[in-house]
Amino acid sequence: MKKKEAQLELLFRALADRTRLRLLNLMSAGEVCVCFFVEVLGASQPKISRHLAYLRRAGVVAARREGKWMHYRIETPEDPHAARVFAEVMTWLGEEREMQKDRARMENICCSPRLPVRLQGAPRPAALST
Amino acid sequence: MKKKEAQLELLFRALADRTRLRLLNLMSAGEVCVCFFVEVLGASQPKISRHLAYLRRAGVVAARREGKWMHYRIETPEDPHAARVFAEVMTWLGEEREMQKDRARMENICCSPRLPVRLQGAPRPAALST
DNA sequence: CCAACATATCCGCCAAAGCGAATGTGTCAG
DNA sequence: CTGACACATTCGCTTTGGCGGATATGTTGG
Repeated sequence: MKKKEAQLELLFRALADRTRLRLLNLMSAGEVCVCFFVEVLGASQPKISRHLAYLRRAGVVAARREGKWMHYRIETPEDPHAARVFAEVMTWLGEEREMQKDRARMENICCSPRLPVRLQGAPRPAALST
Repeated sequence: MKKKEAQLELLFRALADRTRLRLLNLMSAGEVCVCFFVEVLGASQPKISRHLAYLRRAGVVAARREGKWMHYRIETPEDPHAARVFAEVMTWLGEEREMQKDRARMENICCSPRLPVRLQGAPRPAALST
């Protein structure tokens, strides 16, 4: 099984993009619906989807369907070394200014009494269902 | 200072290439002269130089000139989080089969009584001056 | 200064990957 | 079955980055 070495590079390539790091950051507290990524990051839906697919291929996120909605969540790599590196990265993200802002923005959007028009009926992130 | 976020991606991009990971691995025991990289990895000299330049731009290696020869060594990132991630990566490399083979090959080349023709007079890695 | 050597950089080519716009797929309401 | 909605994928286009081959730079010995 030679996948280990390829997996190593795959992981780093997955982490070598700001948008993908922001997506991972938003998932740090639990699974999130695609529509919230689009809203919070202010990016186009195809762009978000493409980056999520990239993360899925790299094996760091998993997807779950719930009716029309897709939820994405972080999936810790199986390889112990990959898992440790990944954990360090997530800790790092947790303390980055810009990342904190993103999480705050998601909270503001999800926890407001009324969701934005675009998100009516969307399933809020479970971790923020305060 | 907004460099922190850019530095994060820069680091991962630097790590997202097998040749660069192999170079870092060979430097794990101490500084190494460029000519040994060329010999051990069996790659062209310009290729090695380009990847070393890439690593230098990413701030994970430093160079020192000694006459005609250039020595490269690992430089731990200043940012504490980057440093922790980087340390995990180096540990990871230490246990990869292919990386162990590379290090063994470098030892064989450097510690043999007579250096290969190509490397006559080259300064052996200090860490291997057994 | 010049030739030899070690290394760095440049050039042209090709594959990977990012983007917006358009289109395809899956699910639900009616 | 059909339209509406959420999401995924495809299509050109542009940028980035890897490569080999050629060339430039820096250093030493003569």
